[in-house]
Amino acid sequence: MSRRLRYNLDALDLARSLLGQYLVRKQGRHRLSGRIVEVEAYLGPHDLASHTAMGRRTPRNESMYLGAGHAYVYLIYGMHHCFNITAGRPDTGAAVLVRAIEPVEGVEVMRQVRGEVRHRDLCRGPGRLSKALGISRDLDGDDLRHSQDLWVERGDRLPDERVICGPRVGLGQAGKWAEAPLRLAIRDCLFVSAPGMPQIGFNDIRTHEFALK
DNA sequence: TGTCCGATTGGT
DNA sequence: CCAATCGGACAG
Repeated sequence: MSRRLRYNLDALDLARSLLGQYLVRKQGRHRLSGRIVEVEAYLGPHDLASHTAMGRRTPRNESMYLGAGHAYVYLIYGMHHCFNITAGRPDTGAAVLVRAIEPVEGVEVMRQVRGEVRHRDLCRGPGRLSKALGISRDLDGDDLRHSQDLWVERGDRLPDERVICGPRVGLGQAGKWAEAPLRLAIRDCLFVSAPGMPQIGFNDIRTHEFALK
């Protein structure tokens, strides 16, 4: 079995290092997996776009406080699941939303669950990838470092030139937290979810970083 | 208990 | 562009 990932990083660094790694789901006999191509960092209580904004702590987001390497899965719009990986130390309230993967293993199973869609759309978007991999609330809080159901395996680390950044999706337009370039994706990747990804390099957002503390 | 809404998606 | 669909957050 491949080496597993180091999770104990702040959300932005974890987001960066997750790109190019492989999300693996074991479902009975089937092994489903995909290369992570798009993520979003949610930094913690000071990040007003985070579910943990202002230190909010509720039954839904409880697992965001578990500390690095846990699953945070929640239901959105009453019908889709979003899958996050927690970051940082326990009680940090930080996580990385996995927004898209490039299907690798178990594509037939994914197709069966997702219906007749283009290959590139199979896992393109947080709700779609959750459905394709059979991720729902019952995985919420699972420890990905030891789980037999869901984990991340190491792929090659992407060079910075392959990483682009932009504002996170679906947060409206008001405020610096909606604008902050905390969405990371692989440049020119067909499996990235929404269009409108600006061509801002990862190194360039380091200048923004001071404003996010 | 009542009201409002969303880190989305798929079909007009 | 808009409806689907419902658990959870929050006000009262």
